Amino acid sequence: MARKTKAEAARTRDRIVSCARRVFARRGVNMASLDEVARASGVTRGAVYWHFNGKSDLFMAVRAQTGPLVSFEPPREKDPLEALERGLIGALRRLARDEAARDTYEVMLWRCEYVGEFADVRRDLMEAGKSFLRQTEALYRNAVRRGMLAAGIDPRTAALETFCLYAGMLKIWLADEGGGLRSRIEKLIRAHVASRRRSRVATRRARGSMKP
Amino acid sequence: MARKTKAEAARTRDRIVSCARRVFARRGVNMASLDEVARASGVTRGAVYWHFNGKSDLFMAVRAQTGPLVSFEPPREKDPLEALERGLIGALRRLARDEAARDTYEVMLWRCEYVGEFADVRRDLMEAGKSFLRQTEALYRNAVRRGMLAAGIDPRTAALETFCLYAGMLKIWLADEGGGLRSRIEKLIRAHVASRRRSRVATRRARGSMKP
DNA sequence: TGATTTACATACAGACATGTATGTTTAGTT
DNA sequence: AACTAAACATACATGTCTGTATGTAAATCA
Repeated sequence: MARKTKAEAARTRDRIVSCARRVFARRGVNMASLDEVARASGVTRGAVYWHFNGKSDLFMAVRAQTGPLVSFEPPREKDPLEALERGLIGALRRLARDEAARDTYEVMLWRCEYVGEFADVRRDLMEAGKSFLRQTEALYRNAVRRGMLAAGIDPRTAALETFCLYAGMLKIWLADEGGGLRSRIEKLIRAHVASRRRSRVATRRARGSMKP
Repeated sequence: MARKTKAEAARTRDRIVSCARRVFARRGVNMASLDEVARASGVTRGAVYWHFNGKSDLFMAVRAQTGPLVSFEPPREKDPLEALERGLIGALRRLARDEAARDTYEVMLWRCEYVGEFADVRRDLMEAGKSFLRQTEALYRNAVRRGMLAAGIDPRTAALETFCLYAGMLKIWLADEGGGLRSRIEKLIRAHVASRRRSRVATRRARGSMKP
């Protein structure tokens, strides 16, 4: 077929990735054939194999096109707990608003059996998780330094709890299409973070004992 | 082939289910062929098709053979928060001990794209989740009645949080083979439940104000 | 004690999916 | 302007999986 301009070829590649995401989300990564992806993109398998080495390569491209969901503000935040809350809620809002992100996470959390070539992808996912974990822990430690974390909370354990909560939350949010849970999850996040915050009275008491 | 006795046939069926679980867990539900399952069970596909209608039917059997992970003690528990903690920790301990249960949940949480015939299975899973949610909420409400829940906690939201936490916890526990997180998750559960419990001093203060 | 199922094994046909090889224009390059 | 290689489409060979049809020997039954 006629050779396309570089820019057009790049657009073709992008289109394939976008369509692959939709196809993967609706039919499952393994069930989806590259022919389906190609048809959805308005090309043939030839184009797909030209741009990608195979299904797993295409899958990586899908992941790469959608950046990470959460992004916490710089660690030197004045109110790290609010930063945490904003990060988590931001992720949820993005899921609700951005269909592409929704499809990507649908694929990763519900439509992929991490097997064979995809086994490493799971390890990648867990690495991303560890990164989330480190950032969260940093936020909690920051909160400790500022005397904002409630008494008796170990930041390391708290971070792990937030991590698990986040992971489960995403899965449930995605699966609960029309089940009435989605609307409650944002409230849940606020409650979660609030429970970690040292209460006003406790703060006042602590200040009082620090500067008598 | 020679006809088997009824008891033997039942054992064959059981063996197929058990082997299917292992094969599904290692190769993924979609990637695994019924021939692999049959070979692993020491039979041919004929036997598999005799006992089951197909892969999805077999998958249901796998789920059914492994009962639910958590089982909370009767709702009239003296200390409902401890019941919650014991239930959650019990689930984790079972995962660690019982390889079959581990494989089953590995399959359901990581090795299955809930698509086509399996789309209903996801709905089933979410139904089971709602049941978990109801039970947890009942426990928290019980705790409220007994004055054991910390102040300012909404039992409904708290239950949803525990549910999400549990869901994420299982996924992460399973994926973190050798990553060092598993050993910390039990502590996490204790911290989670403890943070919901009204502190001793608060309890004493509340008692004091109740019976002056 | 036949007759009838049962509990499988074997055989077969059809449907796809994958990977690669090859063809065909045209955008870049020199 | 000629040449090269990009950006695909088309064609093909191969393997694998599924579902079903058929065979068969023993367990169960009347």
